[in-house]
Amino acid sequence: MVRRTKEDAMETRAKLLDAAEALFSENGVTQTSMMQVAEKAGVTRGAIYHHFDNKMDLIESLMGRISLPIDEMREQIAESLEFDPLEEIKARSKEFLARVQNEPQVRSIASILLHKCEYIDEVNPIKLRHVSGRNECICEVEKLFESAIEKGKLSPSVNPRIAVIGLFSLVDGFIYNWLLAPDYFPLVEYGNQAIESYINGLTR
Amino acid sequence: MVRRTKEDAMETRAKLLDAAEALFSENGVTQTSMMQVAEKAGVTRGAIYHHFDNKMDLIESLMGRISLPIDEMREQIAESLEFDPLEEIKARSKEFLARVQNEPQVRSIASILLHKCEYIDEVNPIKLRHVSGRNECICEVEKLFESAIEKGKLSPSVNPRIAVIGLFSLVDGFIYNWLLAPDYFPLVEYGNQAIESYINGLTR
DNA sequence: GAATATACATACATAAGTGCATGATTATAA
DNA sequence: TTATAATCATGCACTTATGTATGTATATTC
Repeated sequence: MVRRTKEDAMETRAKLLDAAEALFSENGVTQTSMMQVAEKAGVTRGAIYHHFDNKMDLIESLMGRISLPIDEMREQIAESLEFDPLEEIKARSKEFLARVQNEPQVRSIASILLHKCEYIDEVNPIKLRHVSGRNECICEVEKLFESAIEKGKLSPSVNPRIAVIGLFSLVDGFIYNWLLAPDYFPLVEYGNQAIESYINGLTR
Repeated sequence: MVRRTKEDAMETRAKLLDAAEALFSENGVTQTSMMQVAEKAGVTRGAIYHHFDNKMDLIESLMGRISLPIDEMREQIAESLEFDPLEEIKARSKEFLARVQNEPQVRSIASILLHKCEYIDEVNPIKLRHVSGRNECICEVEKLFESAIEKGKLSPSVNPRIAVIGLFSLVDGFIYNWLLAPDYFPLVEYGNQAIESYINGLTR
């Protein structure tokens, strides 16, 4: 029960992260104690404080596990610039919705971010990560919109910045409301359709 | 300092609600103790437990103070059915954004709902109120969309339900993202434009 | 004007959570 | 093989929050 193999250690670390992810997304961050996380992972609190500094560090590690969609996008966006940027934007947005709906881990983290943690002061690492990630992502997609305008796919009268923020808000809002009551409407079906409407509305 | 007038009592009650509203929206619900609320209101914890059962009751009273936009809408929607429903929908959505931006109390409560409280289990009164309010509101606006279709303002091919949920998600998403970093973009200006785009996209 | 209820302060009892210090045991390196 | 370091358990000290019980002085009622 002590000084296990290095692989064993990584396994307990993973188990701790799994336990935290499940408990945080179900009961909320502040409503979940380190004790509960340890119990769910089948260890004691000592193990947690060995692997993580504190609860905040645990959360940060949690978020770090999933590949940020931003990082994935970065490369593909470059290619898409000479392809059809507008279709690329739609495809990316829809893919994001699909990931939230289909990948449990992504859904859990989205749930934690949107509903199960309190965004306090500016120095909250969770909030910082969220905001900075969002802003980066916005800048990337803004380029796509600009490219669409250059290619004549979009009227020059549309403000790319407003277009992106609207799109992001639409997607965020869909995920937010869907997570609030997942049985109320189908995320991907409704979301995809709304994205189409929104993009269509930009072009005229 | 004891057994003050009935009006005095209502005043301390109001002060407690003000203090709670400010602290909750700034520091989060769980991060705020009853002690802090009492101190900010200039009384002791005893006063709180005299006026409210517990923290949850305090929050519920807080939410009850603002007039639900749904209730306001209810009447006006009836009239609007024979007017221009689509314009009515836009106007209502924009008014909501404006209220969040301009009325501090509405903004505070929106901030608490969207960012400063954890939505735990199904019996959480806050979540229940939020969800049921949203669903009612969705049904009302759905009627407006149906009316718009009947009047030929909207193609019969659009699904009213999807249209509403999309609109609500867009508005919620805007408020969500704006509250996350209010300096990043102007809520009303960008929001209004995005609403126009979205509704435009529905019509074709 | 006596009786009572109200509005709050004060104090306490309890619980729970955090972080750390220390202990135990074994993998790993020398 | 010995020394070291890693992995985790255990126990403690400290803090903080909650709810309630009780006290007290005044408003209100009759």
